[in-house]
Amino acid sequence: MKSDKISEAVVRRLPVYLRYLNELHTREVPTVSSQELGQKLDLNPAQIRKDLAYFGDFGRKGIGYDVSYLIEKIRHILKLDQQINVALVGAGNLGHALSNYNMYLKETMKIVAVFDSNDSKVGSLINTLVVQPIDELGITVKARSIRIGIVTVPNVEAQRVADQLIEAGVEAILNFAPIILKAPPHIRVHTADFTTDLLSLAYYLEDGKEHETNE
Amino acid sequence: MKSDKISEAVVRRLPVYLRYLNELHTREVPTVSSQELGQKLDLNPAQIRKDLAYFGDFGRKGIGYDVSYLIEKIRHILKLDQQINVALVGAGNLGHALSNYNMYLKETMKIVAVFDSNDSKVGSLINTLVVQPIDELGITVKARSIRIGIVTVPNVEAQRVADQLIEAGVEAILNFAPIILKAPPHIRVHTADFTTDLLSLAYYLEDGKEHETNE
DNA sequence: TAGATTGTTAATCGATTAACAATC
DNA sequence: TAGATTGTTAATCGATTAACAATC
Repeated sequence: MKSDKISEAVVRRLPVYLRYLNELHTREVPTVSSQELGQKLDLNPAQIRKDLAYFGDFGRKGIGYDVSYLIEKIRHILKLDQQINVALVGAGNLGHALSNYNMYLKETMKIVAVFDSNDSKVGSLINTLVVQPIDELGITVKARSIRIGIVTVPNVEAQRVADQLIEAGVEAILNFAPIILKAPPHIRVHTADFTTDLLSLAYYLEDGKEHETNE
Repeated sequence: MKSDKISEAVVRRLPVYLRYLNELHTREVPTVSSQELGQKLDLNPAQIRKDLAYFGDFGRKGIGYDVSYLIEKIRHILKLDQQINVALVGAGNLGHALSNYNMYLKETMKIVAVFDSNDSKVGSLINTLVVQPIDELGITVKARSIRIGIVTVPNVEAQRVADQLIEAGVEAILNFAPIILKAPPHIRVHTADFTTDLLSLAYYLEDGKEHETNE
């Protein structure tokens, strides 16, 4: 099987595969089966095989998947075989934390500019990058071919910043503000909303056993 | 409709509803329809009605939902009508960023202790909290009835920290390390993995139009 | 009353899993 | 060859959406 439109669920699993494959590669494991992957990643082996088969025949019957080859393939599918420049807007603690993940992403996806609307932050250093004022966003995005914007500003500024990023020409946005951003359909927006993760966790806490569901 | 086992997808939407309802409440809007909610939150109105109906009859036909009443109900469902104490393990930039979200959560879910394995961080202040050494984790979790642990330590430490949290008695973990944590089934683990969000975003970038899916 | 909107059932859609022939 | 494991089809499962009677 190839082509068809690939579902979002499938695409979101690819980085998970890639991550573990990189680990196997470091450990110099040459080959891995869908069963092994599934066990390690808490996924059904059939699902893994199906996911990968959307993009090509990457495995060998009776053997499994060649780790290096599959890494190469997934990196290609995710377009991580080219450098992708990223802008970070919001130089607070969260922005700081994210900029440290550059290493992890092995330089193919790279934060190349940081912006903040707060004058007191402008000019300071985040890793090796000088924080720029937000009105330089448009020029910089174009000059540096920035394709993805990460939004780590307070809620009230998030939509405005997103609009500016889109106006400047980014193709995708990773939004950390816990609000629903409005964007035109050709712009891909992912929301990394840990308040949702945290609050929904509370639902699963044990309590005086029965809690009323209605009255 | 009530009871049945509620799916994870439903539970994860509740905080999203709650967030917008709080906004409406601040704006003193008395009432809201599923249609209006759906439009604002990019969800199907029928889905919203169905989600809420799992827990009780919260709406009024012809009118919609009373904002204050629905807030109260959702807070109850999510157990946010009681204080839930949280421990943060990892006092880096990400931990710092998260501790600032206390305000947002309106104090019902509260980080009451911060731990770090790095001696140079122990004793320093994060907001109003003194960073404690990790070997005080067990005692503190019990003493302060901490029920949720947030893990913001490097990958290599994450599983060990999670084990310590579980051993200490937390019921749920929010994991920020991009690895799959192993935990017993009665422990709820949510992974807030923004590397997955970010890398999967790359898939949706435009490029020289057709990119090969196989060769 | 007429208009609006819920709660709920039925229909649809999509994603996951099982099963197995093909084949390394 | 025998054992392992893929790629893929068919079966299952679950979640979303449409439709509408009930009713405010």
